[in-house]
Amino acid sequence: MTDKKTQLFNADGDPTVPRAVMGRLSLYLREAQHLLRDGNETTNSTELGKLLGLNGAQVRKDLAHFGQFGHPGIGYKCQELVFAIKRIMGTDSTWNVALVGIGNLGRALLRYKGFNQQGFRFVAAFDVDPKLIGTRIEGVPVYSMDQLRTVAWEHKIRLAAIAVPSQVAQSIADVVVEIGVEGILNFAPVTINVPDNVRVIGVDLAMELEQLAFTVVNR
Amino acid sequence: MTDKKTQLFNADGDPTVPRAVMGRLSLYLREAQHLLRDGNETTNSTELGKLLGLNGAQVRKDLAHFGQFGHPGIGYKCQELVFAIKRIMGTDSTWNVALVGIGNLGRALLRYKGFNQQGFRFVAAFDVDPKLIGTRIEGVPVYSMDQLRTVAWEHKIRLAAIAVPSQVAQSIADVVVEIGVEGILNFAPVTINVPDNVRVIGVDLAMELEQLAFTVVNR
DNA sequence: TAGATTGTTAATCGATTAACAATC
DNA sequence: TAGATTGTTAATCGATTAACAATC
Repeated sequence: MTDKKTQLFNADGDPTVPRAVMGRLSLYLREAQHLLRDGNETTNSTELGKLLGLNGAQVRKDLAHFGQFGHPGIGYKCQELVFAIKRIMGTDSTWNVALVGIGNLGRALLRYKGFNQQGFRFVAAFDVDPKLIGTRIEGVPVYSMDQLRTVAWEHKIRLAAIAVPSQVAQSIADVVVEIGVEGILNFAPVTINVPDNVRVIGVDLAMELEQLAFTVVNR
Repeated sequence: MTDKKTQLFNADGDPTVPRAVMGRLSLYLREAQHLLRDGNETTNSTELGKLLGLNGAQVRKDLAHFGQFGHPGIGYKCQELVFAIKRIMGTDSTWNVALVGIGNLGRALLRYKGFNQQGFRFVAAFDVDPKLIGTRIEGVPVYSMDQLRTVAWEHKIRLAAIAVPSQVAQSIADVVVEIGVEGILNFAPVTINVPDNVRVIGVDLAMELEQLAFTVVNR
């Protein structure tokens, strides 16, 4: 194969998925699941594009990154699309997730049903409050921070959500990284630093409202 | 001024802020606030870039979109940066926000302190549950959906967060739009359709975990 | 002045879109 | 077959980066 200019490769020599495409893949999955639930057997790039406010060509190009998905003349079969995207994203099997920090937000996360439906399960929660340790919240056992390593190992935990106060977010992240967690969903409104081999996604709710205000004043 | 190729304009003929820049502006604000709190008077593009994993040139170019911010030879004064970005984003004064849907997530949002610190205030909550209507949660009065129009008008509410079940998210959004809300923060894991003059930002927590899993398997 | 850092230009890079042959 | 839609190429568009004169 000729080394196309637009094709990037990672350290292993595998083609990398462009950042922009990664973000949209979740959207395609969500729409395909909805279409399927509504009884649609097939969809197509134009329809998916309309639903998500994207260009049809972009939808096709995005999906074509991962091989031959579609059926020329027909479109995409919703069921196939769902399976394929889940496989690509690694959510075709369940991920066990740890929660660190059981405040308002932490509790809401434990109660939220949406995670299970997409293949994530909170199997352990951690906090410093002695009154919580040893109890269960929404069926999820609460442990002390000391128990992180053992519990994470037992449950093969690779992902952690941290919903702790900003001041301690970095030190909690350090601990979580140290015990071998590979990905962190950070709800504290601070940038946390981790080694290159660990991924972080930050969810800053105030920042989302800020962005919304900005788009409104910029209209 | 010559019509530069990279300069875009909106319907009013004002220069538009590139999407990518908008997203980063919130990050610059957050870092500048932290630096200020830590006692730093000034910072510079290289430092901000390092903190956020960005190129210094990008930081300078982003900020330069909004006029002369910096001091050649010195850098950026944190206090000035904070004020200026808040003014640009429209968060130099407080926004009153409505919450629709008081489930787990809704309650967590009402209790979350981070919003107030960035200039947002939940002044009214709405739900269909008769047991909640007329009560207060975290000091925020709970109204029935019928009262949306009146209350929104009284409090000059322009933004709403909707944390309702997916099945009703679109119809709730329709109501919220109908009474004149200009921006919606949608926590339901569905795409909602609104007229062009209304902005929507979606926060799908399961999708964030999905993205995290994806980056981990793609490492 | 010498050193530091901005704002801005030009070059590079990556992402989106239009167009269309290939396919069903 | 005629119609529909994919996957892919080439063209366009926008975003990032390097380099440096201007500024303090």
